[in-house]
Amino acid sequence: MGYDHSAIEKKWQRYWKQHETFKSTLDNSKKKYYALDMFPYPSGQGLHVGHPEGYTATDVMARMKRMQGFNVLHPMGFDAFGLPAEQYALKTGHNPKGFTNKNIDHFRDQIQSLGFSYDWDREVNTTDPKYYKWTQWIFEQLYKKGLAYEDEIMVNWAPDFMGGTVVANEEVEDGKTKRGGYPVYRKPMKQWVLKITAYADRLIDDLDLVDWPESVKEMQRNWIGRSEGAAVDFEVADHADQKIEVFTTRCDTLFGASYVVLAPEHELVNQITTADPKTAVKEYQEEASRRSDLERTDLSKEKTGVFTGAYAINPVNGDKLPIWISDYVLASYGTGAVMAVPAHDDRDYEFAHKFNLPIKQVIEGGDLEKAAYTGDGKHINSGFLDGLNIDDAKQKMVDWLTEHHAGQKKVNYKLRDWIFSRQRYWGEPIPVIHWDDGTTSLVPEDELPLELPDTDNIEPSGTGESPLAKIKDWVNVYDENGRHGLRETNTMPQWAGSSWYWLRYTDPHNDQALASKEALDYWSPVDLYVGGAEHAVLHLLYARFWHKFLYDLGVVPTPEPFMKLVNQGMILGSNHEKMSKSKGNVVNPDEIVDQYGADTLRLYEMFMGPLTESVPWDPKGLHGANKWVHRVWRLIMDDNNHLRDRISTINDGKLDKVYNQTVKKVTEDYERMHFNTAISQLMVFVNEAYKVDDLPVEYIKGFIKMIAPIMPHMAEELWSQFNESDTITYQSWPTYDPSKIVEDEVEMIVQVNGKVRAKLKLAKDTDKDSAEKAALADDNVQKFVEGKDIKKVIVVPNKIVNIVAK
RNA sequence: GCCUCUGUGGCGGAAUUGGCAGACGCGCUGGACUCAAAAUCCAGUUCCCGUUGAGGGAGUGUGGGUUCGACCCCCACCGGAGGCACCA
Repeated sequence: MGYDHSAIEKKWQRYWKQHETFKSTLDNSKKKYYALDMFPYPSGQGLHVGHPEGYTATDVMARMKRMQGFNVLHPMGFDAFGLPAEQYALKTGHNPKGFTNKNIDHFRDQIQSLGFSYDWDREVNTTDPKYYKWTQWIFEQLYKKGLAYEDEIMVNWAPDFMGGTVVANEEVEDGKTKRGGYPVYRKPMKQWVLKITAYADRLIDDLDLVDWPESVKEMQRNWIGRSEGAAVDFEVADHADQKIEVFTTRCDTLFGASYVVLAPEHELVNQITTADPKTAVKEYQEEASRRSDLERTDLSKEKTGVFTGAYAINPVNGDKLPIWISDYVLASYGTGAVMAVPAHDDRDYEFAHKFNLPIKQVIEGGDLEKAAYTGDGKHINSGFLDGLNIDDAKQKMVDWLTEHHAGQKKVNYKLRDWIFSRQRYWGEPIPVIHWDDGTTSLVPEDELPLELPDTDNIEPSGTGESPLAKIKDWVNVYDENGRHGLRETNTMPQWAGSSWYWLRYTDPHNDQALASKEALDYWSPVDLYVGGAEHAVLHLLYARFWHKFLYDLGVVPTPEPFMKLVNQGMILGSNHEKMSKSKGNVVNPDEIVDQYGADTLRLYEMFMGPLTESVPWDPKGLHGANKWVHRVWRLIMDDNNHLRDRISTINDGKLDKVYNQTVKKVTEDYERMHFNTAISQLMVFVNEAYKVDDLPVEYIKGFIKMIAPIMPHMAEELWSQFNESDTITYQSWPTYDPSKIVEDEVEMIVQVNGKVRAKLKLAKDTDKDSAEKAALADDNVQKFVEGKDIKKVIVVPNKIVNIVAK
């Protein structure tokens, strides 16, 4: 008889459910710990072996923290609005709701088969009207504060995607949609937009408050793209009423400006273009508007442009600079106009070369025959800036501009406002009504949620409107005075529901508020958030934005939602490639649970490598993990599945050291989330335990507690062998006796010229002189110092003696 | 092109503060058990020289540097992963 994983795992999963073992309740007398996973999108494919990696990591933390006396919040839910369901529904002609719920049930079953300690009473589902009521409520608060507005803006229009839809900047990659890879064009359209730019500075600055991977912080900083520079005003010759404002980070090079470039869409272009180039300008503008983002941002492409015939006046020296238009200047960044300094900017240099525009050097250095010089140096040909370096010259130029009312210091961001409307069915309706009299109002709060109407016809409208536009009795509304209006038919993007879900977990059934103040105050912030690196910008930026907004409203008590963020690595296929159906290297967790059990899968995923690294799947390694699971069982249980006789209160001291070391290392390693090394220490303990005759019951119980976070089912079963009636979940975490770890004798290495020549057993804390003497007395050491001068001896007590001899 | 991370045995990986490189696992080799196999238990396993042993030499992507001492710190280069990409 051995260990029967399927019977025992089912037994304890049933026990946990019946006893509500993982139910968490607010208790102000206890310290809380909030361990959160990025909730999944419940796809029809079901769970993938990548999911349990992060889930196991948070589960280990949650289980250890419970045993350490924390009140733990560890929830799970589903992010179930979104495109795949809509596409599948279109294909099959059904409403997405039904199979979304079926997928959720399947996902929940799979997740539960892995034995995670979630409090399932707190499950959330973004498509549940009781949930999205509060998503809509947050939107209404944003609207009231002027942070949600409608605007005719240049959007990313993907005509071939889902019958034509708009996607956010963040969903575009290389001029194509991230999903599906459909071409994206710039097109002006009326859209709902959230003013995330109002939070740009705080979104950058508050990154200093959180313990996140530096790479994610860096990505967010780059995405927000704060750049500090100056706005400079150029007057337009022969247009006394017009001026061009440019943004530059290099105002120190103003004396080197040799032309000005406007984006083709710049509003001044039509007004200042002279008669002669009018046709050419018009043609260029049209061409540019037809080009997709992909074509426009292709770096290898040669620069193009047209001279407008007009001139700008350089405010610092009165030079007349030709005004060009070119699509290398982006309308959407800064003011859509730049001053070109070809001598010290690569792009301007390339453009100037192509169109034979003057290149005026104003900083010493480089070789302008070959390339622009962008390094630091002494300014020349720059009037009052001559002799200064870049930093000082910038400062002086800003002062000069300010004094002469020709410009001032300015900060710009790459971040744009968040395009919040989607022309799709399967999303939260935006709770807005457009009245025939031209006014717009919110759906009153007491009428929320504004439910998504059921329909079988979710075909795209083809006009760029959402399928909801076709549901007439939903769209048409009348107020109490008989005034007619139309509902907003666009829906929210998938990011909406995931931008606040961690708050709902704290109080998921509240119908008076998104969560009670008491619950939010107690559980906030999330202590540990684990998920994939693919959400480094999108989800995490939007989530932080909404959280900060709710913080400003006084709803949440902390400026940041997630104190510690960890990105788990990817689990690759056995061939070291990303798992994918087409490569045939996908591993299905169900089969592994069947064959080996959940404990084995959890153990293997935690042991295969550092959590944050991508590691290939190895069936042999999985098998090895299973071997160890059984080895642990056999250490403690005999062939008849009874506790072994050698487990007793007798302690001959042989395991004292390794046990106490194990408690120390495992506790520290779990805390740092270095699960692979914690497990290796547990293996060391088992190896030692196999070698001794007596297994002290205290050590065995401590050991079972330490494996419980990783292998909870087996740990419960072993724990129950000690006539303990209770679950192991809330047993106290083992402690160690530091005096059992220190040794009275230490091994010191003796090196001669940096090479190990001997190892000495010496009493702990042997003084330097004695250690040196003992080292020099060693035969092998003598061989290497013989006939040489001993120049120097370095002694690091308890560690090393290094003899330098020539 | 720029930013971030990364490079250690046949493989996954360890080395907490600059102090024994290769813990632990996989694989492999040998032994015990067995009629035999599987499973299990024990031992060995970086490479090279040394029959064994004692011992010696080389070695953490490459080349240099700092140091008594470098996987670890510094400089340059090469390879891999991810992100950004005309943002003035």
